[in-house]
Amino acid sequence: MSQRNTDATVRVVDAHPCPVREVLDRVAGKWSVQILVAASHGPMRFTELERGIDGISRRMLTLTLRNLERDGLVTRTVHPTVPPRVEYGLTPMALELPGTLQRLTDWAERNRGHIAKARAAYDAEHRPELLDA
Amino acid sequence: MSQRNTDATVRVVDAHPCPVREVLDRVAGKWSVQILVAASHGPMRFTELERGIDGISRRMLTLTLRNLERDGLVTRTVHPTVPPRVEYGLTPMALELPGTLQRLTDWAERNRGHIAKARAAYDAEHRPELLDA
DNA sequence: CGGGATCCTTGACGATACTG
DNA sequence: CAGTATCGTCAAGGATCCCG
Repeated sequence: MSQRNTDATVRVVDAHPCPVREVLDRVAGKWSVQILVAASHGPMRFTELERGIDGISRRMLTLTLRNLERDGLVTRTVHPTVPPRVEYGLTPMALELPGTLQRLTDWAERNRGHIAKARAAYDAEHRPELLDA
Repeated sequence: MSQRNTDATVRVVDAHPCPVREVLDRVAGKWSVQILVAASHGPMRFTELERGIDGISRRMLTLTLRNLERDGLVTRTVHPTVPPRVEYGLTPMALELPGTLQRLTDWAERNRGHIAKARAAYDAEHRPELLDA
Protein backbone atom coordinates (compact mmCIF):
# COMPACT_ATOMS: atom_id res chain seq x y z
CA MET A 1 0.00 0.00 0.00
CA SER A 2 0.90 3.57 -0.55
CA GLN A 3 3.02 3.95 -3.63
CA ARG A 4 4.15 6.88 -5.62
CA ASN A 5 4.92 5.29 -8.96
CA THR A 6 6.68 7.86 -10.97
CA ASP A 7 8.99 5.62 -12.88
CA ALA A 8 7.45 2.39 -11.93
CA THR A 9 4.38 0.58 -12.96
CA VAL A 10 1.48 -0.01 -10.68
CA ARG A 11 1.46 -3.00 -8.42
CA VAL A 12 -1.71 -3.78 -6.62
CA VAL A 13 -4.83 -2.08 -5.48
CA ASP A 14 -4.43 -0.08 -2.31
CA ALA A 15 -6.55 -1.20 0.58
CA HIS A 16 -7.91 1.68 2.64
CA PRO A 17 -4.98 3.89 3.47
CA CYS A 18 -4.82 6.94 5.63
CA PRO A 19 -6.38 9.68 3.49
CA VAL A 20 -3.63 12.13 4.31
CA ARG A 21 -1.12 9.72 2.90
CA GLU A 22 -3.27 9.33 -0.15
CA VAL A 23 -2.88 13.01 -0.95
CA LEU A 24 0.76 13.05 -0.12
CA ASP A 25 1.50 10.08 -2.31
CA ARG A 26 0.03 12.09 -5.12
CA VAL A 27 1.52 15.45 -4.38
CA ALA A 28 4.73 14.83 -2.50
CA GLY A 29 6.80 14.08 -5.55
CA LYS A 30 9.59 16.52 -6.14
CA TRP A 31 7.82 18.33 -8.98
CA SER A 32 4.09 17.71 -8.63
CA VAL A 33 3.32 20.77 -6.57
CA GLN A 34 5.19 23.13 -8.83
CA ILE A 35 3.38 21.76 -11.83
CA LEU A 36 0.02 22.15 -10.14
CA VAL A 37 0.80 25.69 -9.13
CA ALA A 38 2.12 26.59 -12.56
CA ALA A 39 -0.98 25.28 -14.29
CA SER A 40 -3.42 26.71 -11.79
CA HIS A 41 -3.75 30.01 -13.63
CA GLY A 42 -4.73 28.42 -16.90
CA PRO A 43 -3.53 25.70 -19.24
CA MET A 44 0.17 25.58 -20.00
CA ARG A 45 2.12 24.12 -22.86
CA PHE A 46 4.80 21.54 -22.28
CA THR A 47 7.62 23.94 -23.02
CA GLU A 48 6.08 26.68 -20.95
CA LEU A 49 6.05 24.36 -17.96
CA GLU A 50 9.60 23.30 -18.68
CA ARG A 51 10.78 26.88 -18.72
CA GLY A 52 8.65 27.92 -15.79
CA ILE A 53 9.81 25.20 -13.43
CA ASP A 54 13.43 25.71 -12.66
CA GLY A 55 15.67 22.69 -12.76
CA ILE A 56 13.14 20.16 -14.03
CA SER A 57 14.25 17.76 -16.72
CA ARG A 58 12.19 16.83 -19.75
CA ARG A 59 11.97 13.33 -18.41
CA MET A 60 10.61 14.25 -15.00
CA LEU A 61 8.21 16.76 -16.46
CA THR A 62 6.76 14.08 -18.70
CA LEU A 63 6.62 11.46 -15.98
CA THR A 64 5.04 13.71 -13.41
CA LEU A 65 2.49 15.01 -15.88
CA ARG A 66 1.56 11.46 -16.83
CA ASN A 67 1.01 10.53 -13.21
CA LEU A 68 -1.05 13.60 -12.52
CA GLU A 69 -3.07 12.88 -15.61
CA ARG A 70 -3.55 9.31 -14.52
CA ASP A 71 -4.89 10.44 -11.17
CA GLY A 72 -7.31 12.79 -12.85
CA LEU A 73 -5.61 15.96 -11.66
CA VAL A 74 -4.34 17.14 -15.00
CA THR A 75 -5.91 17.16 -18.45
CA ARG A 76 -3.83 16.77 -21.57
CA THR A 77 -5.11 18.37 -24.76
CA VAL A 78 -3.39 17.78 -28.08
CA HIS A 79 -3.99 20.26 -30.87
CA PRO A 80 -3.25 18.48 -34.13
CA THR A 81 -1.27 21.27 -35.68
CA VAL A 82 2.25 21.53 -37.05
CA PRO A 83 4.22 21.92 -34.94
CA PRO A 84 2.19 20.08 -32.32
CA ARG A 85 0.65 22.01 -29.46
CA VAL A 86 -0.11 20.23 -26.21
CA GLU A 87 -1.75 21.94 -23.30
CA TYR A 88 -1.97 20.84 -19.72
CA GLY A 89 -4.70 22.11 -17.46
CA LEU A 90 -6.06 21.28 -14.04
CA THR A 91 -9.26 19.41 -13.43
CA PRO A 92 -11.81 20.98 -11.07
CA MET A 93 -10.71 18.89 -8.11
CA ALA A 94 -7.08 19.75 -8.71
CA LEU A 95 -7.90 23.44 -8.75
CA GLU A 96 -8.81 23.20 -5.09
CA LEU A 97 -5.36 22.01 -4.16
CA PRO A 98 -3.15 25.09 -4.57
CA GLY A 99 -5.36 27.00 -2.16
CA THR A 100 -5.12 24.23 0.38
CA LEU A 101 -1.41 23.93 -0.04
CA GLN A 102 -1.09 27.61 0.63
CA ARG A 103 -1.69 26.91 4.31
CA LEU A 104 1.30 24.65 4.40
CA THR A 105 3.38 27.28 2.69
CA ASP A 106 2.42 29.78 5.32
CA TRP A 107 3.33 27.38 8.08
CA ALA A 108 6.68 26.73 6.45
CA GLU A 109 7.54 30.38 6.13
CA ARG A 110 6.52 31.15 9.66
CA ASN A 111 8.60 28.35 11.09
CA ARG A 112 11.49 28.18 8.69
CA GLY A 113 13.75 29.93 11.15
CA HIS A 114 12.80 27.72 14.07
CA ILE A 115 13.47 24.61 12.06
CA ALA A 116 16.86 25.78 10.91
CA LYS A 117 17.88 26.56 14.46
CA ALA A 118 16.53 23.27 15.73
CA ARG A 119 18.57 21.44 13.14
CA ALA A 120 21.73 23.28 13.93
CA ALA A 121 21.27 22.65 17.63
CA TYR A 122 20.49 18.99 17.13
CA ASP A 123 23.47 18.47 14.87
CA ALA A 124 25.81 20.23 17.22
CA GLU A 125 24.58 17.99 20.00
CA HIS A 126 24.24 14.64 18.28
CA ARG A 127 26.38 14.87 15.16
CA PRO A 128 29.86 16.17 15.94
CA GLU A 129 31.18 14.85 12.62
CA LEU A 130 29.10 17.35 10.73
CA LEU A 131 30.78 20.39 12.16
CA ASP A 132 33.35 20.83 9.42
CA ALA A 133 32.38 22.01 5.96
CA MET B 1 18.50 20.93 -2.64
CA SER B 2 15.39 19.45 -1.22
CA GLN B 3 16.25 16.21 0.47
CA ARG B 4 14.38 13.93 2.75
CA ASN B 5 17.13 12.21 4.66
CA THR B 6 15.47 9.57 6.69
CA ASP B 7 18.15 6.97 6.56
CA ALA B 8 20.82 9.18 5.31
CA THR B 9 22.97 11.82 6.75
CA VAL B 10 22.71 15.41 5.77
CA ARG B 11 24.50 16.67 2.76
CA VAL B 12 24.60 20.34 2.19
CA VAL B 13 22.68 23.40 3.13
CA ASP B 14 19.55 23.98 1.14
CA ALA B 15 19.47 27.17 -0.82
CA HIS B 16 16.05 28.81 -0.94
CA PRO B 17 13.61 26.10 -1.88
CA CYS B 18 9.95 26.36 -2.55
CA PRO B 19 8.41 26.55 0.93
CA VAL B 20 5.77 23.99 0.08
CA ARG B 21 8.51 21.53 -0.68
CA GLU B 22 10.15 22.40 2.58
CA VAL B 23 7.11 21.19 4.48
CA LEU B 24 6.64 18.18 2.32
CA ASP B 25 10.24 17.10 2.71
CA ARG B 26 9.56 17.08 6.41
CA VAL B 27 6.15 15.54 6.47
CA ALA B 28 5.79 13.42 3.37
CA GLY B 29 7.73 10.48 4.72
CA LYS B 30 5.67 7.37 4.97
CA TRP B 31 5.18 7.61 8.74
CA SER B 32 5.70 11.24 9.77
CA VAL B 33 2.10 12.30 9.56
CA GLN B 34 0.80 9.37 11.54
CA ILE B 35 3.32 10.04 14.26
CA LEU B 36 2.37 13.70 14.40
CA VAL B 37 -1.30 12.87 14.61
CA ALA B 38 -0.77 10.20 17.22
CA ALA B 39 1.22 12.52 19.45
CA SER B 40 -1.03 15.52 18.94
CA HIS B 41 -3.30 14.60 21.84
CA GLY B 42 -0.48 14.45 24.34
CA PRO B 43 2.92 12.83 24.75
CA MET B 44 3.24 9.19 23.78
CA ARG B 45 5.67 6.50 24.77
CA PHE B 46 7.70 4.68 22.18
CA THR B 47 5.76 1.48 22.55
CA GLU B 48 2.44 3.28 22.51
CA LEU B 49 3.34 4.82 19.18
CA GLU B 50 4.50 1.48 17.89
CA ARG B 51 1.22 -0.14 18.78
CA GLY B 52 -0.86 2.80 17.65
CA ILE B 53 0.63 3.07 14.18
CA ASP B 54 -0.24 0.02 12.21
CA GLY B 55 2.50 -1.60 10.22
CA ILE B 56 5.39 0.54 11.38
CA SER B 57 8.64 -1.15 12.21
CA ARG B 58 10.80 -0.35 15.23
CA ARG B 59 13.45 0.90 12.88
CA MET B 60 11.27 3.34 10.99
CA LEU B 61 9.64 4.57 14.14
CA THR B 62 13.03 5.40 15.59
CA LEU B 63 14.33 7.00 12.41
CA THR B 64 11.27 9.09 11.80
CA LEU B 65 11.16 10.25 15.40
CA ARG B 66 14.80 11.25 15.21
CA ASN B 67 14.21 13.30 12.11
CA LEU B 68 11.17 14.99 13.57
CA GLU B 69 13.16 15.71 16.70
CA ARG B 70 15.99 17.11 14.66
CA ASP B 71 13.63 19.46 12.86
CA GLY B 72 12.24 20.66 16.15
CA LEU B 73 8.81 19.13 15.66
CA VAL B 74 9.04 16.48 18.34
CA THR B 75 10.47 16.54 21.84
CA ARG B 76 12.04 13.48 23.41
CA THR B 77 11.90 13.14 27.18
CA VAL B 78 13.72 10.35 28.96
CA HIS B 79 12.61 9.46 32.45
CA PRO B 80 15.53 7.74 34.16
CA THR B 81 13.53 4.95 35.68
CA VAL B 82 13.76 1.18 35.46
CA PRO B 83 12.51 0.17 33.02
CA PRO B 84 13.20 3.32 30.98
CA ARG B 85 10.32 5.53 30.01
CA VAL B 86 10.66 7.76 26.96
CA GLU B 87 7.96 10.14 25.91
CA TYR B 88 7.50 11.94 22.64
CA GLY B 89 5.51 15.12 22.41
CA LEU B 90 4.91 17.82 19.84
CA THR B 91 6.47 21.25 19.95
CA PRO B 92 4.15 24.26 19.64
CA MET B 93 4.84 24.74 15.96
CA ALA B 94 4.19 21.06 15.28
CA LEU B 95 0.86 21.26 17.05
CA GLU B 96 -0.38 23.54 14.29
CA LEU B 97 0.22 20.92 11.65
CA PRO B 98 -2.47 18.31 12.26
CA GLY B 99 -5.15 20.98 11.89
CA THR B 100 -3.67 22.13 8.64
CA LEU B 101 -3.31 18.62 7.35
CA GLN B 102 -6.96 18.07 8.07
CA ARG B 103 -7.81 20.12 5.01
CA LEU B 104 -5.86 17.74 2.85
CA THR B 105 -7.60 14.81 4.44
CA ASP B 106 -10.95 16.33 3.61
CA TRP B 107 -9.91 16.90 0.03
CA ALA B 108 -8.73 13.31 -0.24
CA GLU B 109 -11.95 11.87 1.09
CA ARG B 110 -14.07 14.06 -1.14
CA ASN B 111 -12.14 13.09 -4.25
CA ARG B 112 -11.07 9.56 -3.50
CA GLY B 113 -13.73 8.17 -5.76
CA HIS B 114 -12.89 10.47 -8.67
CA ILE B 115 -9.25 9.54 -8.46
CA ALA B 116 -9.92 5.83 -8.40
CA LYS B 117 -12.13 6.13 -11.47
CA ALA B 118 -9.62 8.33 -13.25
CA ARG B 119 -6.92 5.75 -12.62
CA ALA B 120 -9.00 2.88 -13.83
CA ALA B 121 -9.96 4.78 -16.96
CA TYR B 122 -6.40 5.85 -17.65
CA ASP B 123 -5.06 2.35 -17.18
CA ALA B 124 -7.70 0.83 -19.38
CA GLU B 125 -6.82 3.32 -22.07
CA HIS B 126 -3.05 3.49 -21.84
CA ARG B 127 -1.97 0.33 -20.03
CA PRO B 128 -3.57 -2.75 -21.55
CA GLU B 129 -1.02 -5.03 -19.88
CA LEU B 130 -2.42 -4.24 -16.49
CA LEU B 131 -5.82 -5.70 -17.15
CA ASP B 132 -5.18 -9.12 -15.69
CA ALA B 133 -4.97 -10.17 -12.04
C1' DC C 1 11.76 -0.99 27.41
C1' DG C 2 13.73 1.53 23.76
C1' DG C 3 16.52 1.38 20.86
C1' DG C 4 21.07 0.65 17.35
C1' DA C 5 23.68 -2.01 13.44
C1' DT C 6 23.50 -4.38 9.19
C1' DC C 7 21.84 -6.16 4.81
C1' DC C 8 18.79 -5.79 1.00
C1' DT C 9 15.27 -4.31 -2.50
C1' DT C 10 12.99 -0.97 -4.91
C1' DG C 11 11.79 3.23 -6.68
C1' DA C 12 12.71 8.45 -7.40
C1' DC C 13 15.34 11.18 -9.94
C1' DG C 14 19.30 12.86 -13.03
C1' DA C 15 22.07 12.85 -17.55
C1' DT C 16 22.25 11.94 -22.04
C1' DA C 17 20.78 10.72 -26.51
C1' DC C 18 17.36 9.89 -30.04
C1' DT C 19 12.54 10.86 -32.63
C1' DG C 20 7.68 11.79 -35.16
C1' DC D 1 7.52 20.99 -30.24
C1' DA D 2 6.84 17.34 -27.29
C1' DG D 3 8.15 13.76 -26.19
C1' DT D 4 10.61 8.30 -25.52
C1' DA D 5 14.64 5.16 -24.35
C1' DT D 6 18.42 3.84 -21.63
C1' DC D 7 21.61 3.95 -18.00
C1' DG D 8 23.21 5.03 -13.52
C1' DT D 9 22.92 6.87 -8.63
C1' DC D 10 21.29 7.12 -4.27
C1' DA D 11 18.05 7.25 -0.55
C1' DA D 12 13.53 5.15 1.65
C1' DG D 13 12.03 1.76 3.83
C1' DG D 14 11.59 -3.47 5.21
C1' DA D 15 13.71 -7.63 7.74
C1' DT D 16 16.44 -9.38 11.04
C1' DC D 17 19.38 -9.59 14.97
C1' DC D 18 21.69 -7.64 18.92
C1' DC D 19 22.14 -4.50 23.29
C1' DG D 20 22.03 -1.75 27.99
